[in-house]
Amino acid sequence: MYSYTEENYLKTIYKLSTQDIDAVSTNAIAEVLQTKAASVTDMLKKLADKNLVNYAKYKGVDLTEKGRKVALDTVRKHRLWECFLYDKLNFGWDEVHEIAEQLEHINSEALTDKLDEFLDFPTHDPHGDPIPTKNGVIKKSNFILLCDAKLNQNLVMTGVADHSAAFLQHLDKIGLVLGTALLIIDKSEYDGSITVNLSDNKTLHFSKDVTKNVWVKVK
Amino acid sequence: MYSYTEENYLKTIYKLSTQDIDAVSTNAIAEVLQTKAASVTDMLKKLADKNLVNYAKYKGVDLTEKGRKVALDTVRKHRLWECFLYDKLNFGWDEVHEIAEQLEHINSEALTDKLDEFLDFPTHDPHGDPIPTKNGVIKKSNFILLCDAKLNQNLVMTGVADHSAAFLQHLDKIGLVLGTALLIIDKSEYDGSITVNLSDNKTLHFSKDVTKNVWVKVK
DNA sequence: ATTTATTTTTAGACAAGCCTAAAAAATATA
DNA sequence: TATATTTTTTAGGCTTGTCTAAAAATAAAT
Repeated sequence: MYSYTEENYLKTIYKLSTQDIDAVSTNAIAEVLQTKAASVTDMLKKLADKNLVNYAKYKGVDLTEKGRKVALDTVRKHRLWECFLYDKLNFGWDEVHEIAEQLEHINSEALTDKLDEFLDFPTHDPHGDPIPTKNGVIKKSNFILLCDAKLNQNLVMTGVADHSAAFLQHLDKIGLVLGTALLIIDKSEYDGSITVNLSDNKTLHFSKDVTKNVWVKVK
Repeated sequence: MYSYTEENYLKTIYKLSTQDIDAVSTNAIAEVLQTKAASVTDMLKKLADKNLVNYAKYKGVDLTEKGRKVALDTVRKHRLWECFLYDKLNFGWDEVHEIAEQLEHINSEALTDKLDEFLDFPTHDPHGDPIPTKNGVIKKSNFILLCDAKLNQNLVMTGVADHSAAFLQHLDKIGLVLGTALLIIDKSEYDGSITVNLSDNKTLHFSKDVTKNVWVKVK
């Protein structure tokens, strides 16, 4: 139905639109897709012709309802494949993203449905991100960033804001994974670092670079 | 490494080269890939430049060792994905080919290896076709076509020569699937049809259209 | 052996998606 | 408000893979 490239543009516009409040800029898309602004402009015109985005010159873009459906379906497939790779094939959470970037473009509704069933209808991917439903509904999570959590709160690690392999491997190393229970026992005013106690009473210390990229929920 | 299109050309040349004895013709490739002879000529030149095929104008092509490796790797991935779809996701053997046509182009050696392991290192796909090894070795089967089998031979159904959904659905209907044990009790001189007994002593009758597309082995 | 038919190749063109360089619009700064 | 900077768009061009129409080579048939 839509090309590999079109799906990637739509997915990128969707993701950027959840981060920034205002319309998505040409340069932001170019940055994410590692391409040039001129190429983005070309594609935005084509997507607008197909009624997938609302685009006005110099004003940025946002998705139409039709475009949003395509984007969310791509995100759905991406995250389901990540679950498959992680749960069934035993890939690490730092390895699944890249392969899922390819698998997300496989075009078969029956396949997506059967995969969903095979995985027992997962609600979140291995990074804690919610999986959109078949109808394009995505759960809005009320998680907070670890750096914004208050002292003495009982927390559970629920996700990451940075999906890079380097960051995920660092988390593996310091022992912070999905589901880890945390209690903040100190917050440094100086460098934004945080000290926590784990459930086994071990104490860990996280830099601001870590805490601003980790989602938690209050227990 | 190689494009979707290049892989499809190489796979097609490989398959045709196992059917015809002589070099593969431009038209034959065009026929399979549903494209025009002129397009095939263009691509053959490019593949020859990359040392993937031996190509001489008006003389047809065959694969180089390098091209054969790529083709067999694509076939390997195709058949492993068919196993996954059939064994794990419960697709019918008439449904798996089309989806595997897309999945075979996913480029990740780690994925192929882990999938192979997850499926417990299958040797044949759901149609009875052998799966090439990682090193590009494919088992040569000594199966015969049902139409060539002799009277009173004890046979086992081992594969199909026609992979179309229509044919496979027909086999489902008449109850002829991989592993079915057969004893030929009559061969018609007139129309080439064959009468067999099953292990439960039920008698079935197959037309030549069926028997020339079914592989069997002598028990 | 020559004509006819088929197959294959060349030539030139097109769409998708990308690029660079330059122009135009929007934004920031003085 | 005028100027400078940044962002975005236009213009023109490239590559991949495709096409049609015509030419060339091969194969078949008289």
